[in-house]
Amino acid sequence: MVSIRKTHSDVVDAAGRLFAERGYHGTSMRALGKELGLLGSSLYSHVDSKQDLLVEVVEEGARLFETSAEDARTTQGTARDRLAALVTGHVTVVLDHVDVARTFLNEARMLDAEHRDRVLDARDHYERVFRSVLADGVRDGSFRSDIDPKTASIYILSVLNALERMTRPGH
Amino acid sequence: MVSIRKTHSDVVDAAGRLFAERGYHGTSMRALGKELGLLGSSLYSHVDSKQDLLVEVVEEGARLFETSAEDARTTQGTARDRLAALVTGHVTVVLDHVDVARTFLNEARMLDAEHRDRVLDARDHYERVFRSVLADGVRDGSFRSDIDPKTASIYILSVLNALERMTRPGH
DNA sequence: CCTACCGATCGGTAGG
DNA sequence: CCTACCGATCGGTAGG
Repeated sequence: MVSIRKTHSDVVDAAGRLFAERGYHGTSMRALGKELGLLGSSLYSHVDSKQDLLVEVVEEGARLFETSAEDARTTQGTARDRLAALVTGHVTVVLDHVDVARTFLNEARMLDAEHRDRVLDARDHYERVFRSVLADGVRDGSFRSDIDPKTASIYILSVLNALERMTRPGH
Repeated sequence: MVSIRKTHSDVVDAAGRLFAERGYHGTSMRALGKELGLLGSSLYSHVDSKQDLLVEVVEEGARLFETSAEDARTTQGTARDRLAALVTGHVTVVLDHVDVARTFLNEARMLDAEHRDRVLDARDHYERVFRSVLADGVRDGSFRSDIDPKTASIYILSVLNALERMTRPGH
C-alpha cells in the first residue's frame, strides 16, 4: 500500500464530508487532516484558509444545482417535461453529492457576508427557474390554471430539500 | 435602568437565539455571555456546561412539538380536523418559538449519542402521529383512499419544516 | 508533507 | 456575578 500525495480536490472532498456531518465550526483543520491521513498544518500547502474550503464546497453545490436547472430549462418539450427534468436533476444532485448538497444547504450561512450573498442570489435564481417553468405550464395547459407558481415552487422545493434531511444517518 | 440579575431561563433563551443563528459550535460561552451582558464565566452559576444548554433548548423544542401533537391527536371531530390541528399546531410552534425550533431541527445532531437518540425517538413519534391521523382519515373518508399515509406525512412535514428555512434572515 | 511553533480563543474552575 | 486563572485546542506560519 503506497501512500499517495493528496490533491487539492481530495482536500475539498474531505472537507465537504466533515462539514456535512459535523458542521463547519464543528470541524477543525486537525480533524480534517486526520480524515486524509495528514496533519492539520499540512493542509495549508493545498488551501489558504479554512474559510476558503467552505467557499469551495458551497460554490460547488451552487454550480451543481445551477447546471441542473440550466439543463432542465433548455429541455425540449412541454413545461411538464421541464419540471420533470428539474425534479430529477435536483434528486440526482442530492443523491450523487450528498455531502456537497448538505453543506450547501446547511453551512452556507457560515460564509462571510460577501460569499453568503452570492449563494443567496444563486438560490433565488434556482427557485425562479422552478417558478417560471410552473408559470409556463399553467399557460401551456400542462398544469391546472388555479395553481400559484410561487407557492407551488416553494412546496416542491420543500419536499426536494427534505431529501437531504432523510439522508442523515439515523433517519 | 436597573440591571437585573439573569435567570436560568434567560440564559437558555439567549442560547436558543445564538444556537439558531450561528450554530452550537459557532457559539462560544463568551459570546453567549455578551448577549446577556455578562462574562462567559458567569454563565456557570446558571448552567453546568455548554452541552447542557443545548440539551435544554433541544428538549424544549421536542416538548413543544410533542404537546402540539398530543393536543391535535385528542381533538374531537374527524381525522380531517385532527390533521388541521396538527398543521396549525406545527406552524404555531415554529412561528412562536423560531429559535427553539431551528435549534431543534438543525443542532440536535450536535448532541451526544444518548440525548440525540432520545430526540430522534421524539421525532419518529411525532411523524407517526401525522401518519396515523392520515391513515384514520383514509378509513373515515376524510381523505382520498389512494394516498399513502407514510408518503403523505413525509410530504406534509417537509413543507412544514421548510417554514423554518424561510424564517432565516435574507430569505 | 512534517517539525516546531505562534498568539488567540476555547470550555471551564476557584474563590470571593 | 466578577477576577483571575487553567490546560487544551484553535487557525495558521516559517522553514525545510
